[in-house]
Order: sequence, then C-alpha cells, then structure tokens
Amino acid sequence: MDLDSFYAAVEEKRNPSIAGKPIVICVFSGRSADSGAVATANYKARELGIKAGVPIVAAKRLANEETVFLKNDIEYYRDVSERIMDLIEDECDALEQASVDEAYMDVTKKSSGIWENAEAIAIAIKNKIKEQEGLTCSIGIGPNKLVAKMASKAKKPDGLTVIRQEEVEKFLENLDIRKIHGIGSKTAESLNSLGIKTANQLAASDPLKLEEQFGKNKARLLQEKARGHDESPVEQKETQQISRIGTLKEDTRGQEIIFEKIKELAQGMKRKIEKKKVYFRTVGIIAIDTGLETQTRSETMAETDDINIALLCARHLLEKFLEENPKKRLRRVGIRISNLLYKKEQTSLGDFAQRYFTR
DNA sequence: CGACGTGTAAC
DNA sequence: CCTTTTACACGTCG
Repeated sequence: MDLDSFYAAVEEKRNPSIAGKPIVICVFSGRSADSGAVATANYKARELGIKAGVPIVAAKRLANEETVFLKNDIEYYRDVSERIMDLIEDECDALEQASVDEAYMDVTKKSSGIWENAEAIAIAIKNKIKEQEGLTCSIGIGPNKLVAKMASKAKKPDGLTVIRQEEVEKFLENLDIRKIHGIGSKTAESLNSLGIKTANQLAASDPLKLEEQFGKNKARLLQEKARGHDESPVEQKETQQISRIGTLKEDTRGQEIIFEKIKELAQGMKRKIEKKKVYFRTVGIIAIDTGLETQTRSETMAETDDINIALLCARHLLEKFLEENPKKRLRRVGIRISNLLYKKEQTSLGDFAQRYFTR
C-alpha cells in the first residue's frame, strides 16, 4: 500500500483552500532563501515537470501563478501516517511499515489464499483510508512483496492491481529493468551495457556473464528479481541506525562551526534514541564536501545511551577527518549512531508486534 | 570475524 | 545549483 503523493495530499487535506492547485512540498536547507529540494509534488505539479528531487529554484521556474510551495512538516505527516497504519493493522496477518507512506501487508491467511478475497480486503482498506483521512492510496497484490510492490506502481494514483501467481511471467515480460524494485540507475546502466534492457532478458541471461559484472551474490539476486521471486517475509524490522544530517550556512572547514552544527543535529538524534530506547556502540560522522562527495568516519566502543559521549566521539572523528583532508571544505555534515542494542521490555504497539512476529 | 569506509538504492 | 534518512552489500584490514 502506497499513499498517493502523501505529503502533498496531507497538506491539501489540511488546507482545503489549496485543493486542486499544484502543490510542492519542499525541504529548505536554510543556506539561501530557496536552497533545497522538492520532497513531494502532487499530480497537478508533476504536470508542470515538478517532482521529488528537483531543486526548489528550478521548481519555481517551472511553476505557474497558482502553484503552492510549502515547507515540509514531517511531524504532522507522521501523525497521519500512524493513524493510517493503525487503521490497516487489523486488516492483515502481518504489517511491515516500509516508510512513512508505504506498508506491506501479509493477507495470506485473511484471504484464505484466494485472490478475490485479497482484492476485497484491498478495497476495504482503500475505503477506510478515504473515509477516515480523506486520502487515496495505490495497492498492489501479488504472491510476494517484490511483485506486490511493482504491482502497486502499475496504476497510480488511487490504483488497485492484482498480479496472480500465474500472471507474474506475463507481467514481467518486456518490463523495463528500471521498473524492477532494487535496480537503480547504476545497475540499469551496467545491465544495458550487457545488452539487457528488460526483465525477461535479465532472467534469461547467462549467469556467468552477470557474475563477471556484479559478483556471484548480486548476480543471483538480480535474476531472482527478474523472475519475480522473493521469499522475504512481511515483518516489521528494528531500526539499525539513526542519523541526522544538515547543510552548513556556507562551505567551511572551521571546526567550531561544523561542530556546532553537529551538536544541533545530535539533539534530534537524542530524541529518537530516547523514543526507541536504544543503546549504541558505534558513532559516525558524515561529511559532504563542496563537490557533493560523501565520506564517513566511525568508531566503535562500549555501549552507551549518552548523547554527550556520541558528541565527544564525533568531535574526535571530525578533527581526524579535517587533518586527513587538509584541502576540503564541507557543505553538509551529519552524525550517525549504529550497532544499536534495544533495551528490554519495550511498550509500544509496534514493538509488541515486532517481537510477536519475530518469534 | 568484527570494524571501517564506500557505493547503490529507495523513500 | 544540488535534501534527508535508512538499508544493505562489498572490499579491505587486522
């Protein structure tokens, strides 16, 4: 289940006076008035060529008079998302929230394995979300997560696509490899260089040729995907890492300036550490230079939940990084913790479901 | 085998 | 002129 242009749809719902206009939800970086990028655009805005990832300045050039630009309000979107996830939880055997606007649902038992029943469940879910939150979503139904995911993209917005087991082959036939979940621009280009453009070509290609290019593991994975095979269970996963990244007012290698930013970012991370109730063993910094190249440094230590220890560690890593890169100025910095250990006896519903289904 | 850094991908 | 957050795989090193 994929909520249609979620952020934009939520804002449209929140303020009906903008309904029907092109709406652009922006992430402003704060470096200059319009620096930043588009997080989501509704379909009206997409008609103008404005879509996720486009720089805000470029979007403003594409916009017309009635286009509405809004700053993203993630807290608010999360609240709405949480209500929707609660809503659909009882419609399925297992729920896996994949992002704020996306979830996988296992309905094998609820549907008794009958496609028509699964379809009826999907319709019920769509109606529920429409009634309770006034939002539309696109749903894909398939024999596994991979096919369901691709089915959900087949018709949007407000779509419902069923791909039965016996229809998988037909669906994949002549499907552009770029449409396969997990194949991005780099992998697609690599495959194209081997003369592979469609899923059936990938499925039928020589495994040895693929291994040469990608290594054994990835080669096998690619062919599995091209055949619509996927055994991964629908299960809520525990967070593996928590990070915060931000843009500096200007490119700099001033240690104090950069560290001030890291301290600021760490506060957001602290809230999440407390909410998730985790200890961490690894602290890292993320450095993005003038040329937008990303580098990281990290260090592992005894477990702690103290943000000040993370900051101390980040300071060392930053010093080390600046010494090792005496020429570089930074554009963006981040802090990250990983190697997380969950404190026992979590109380939230999601955590309960998590434990319940991982037994 | 764990730690570390990079690349790719998706949202 | 160019955002944010997370996952995961792989190579390398000790």
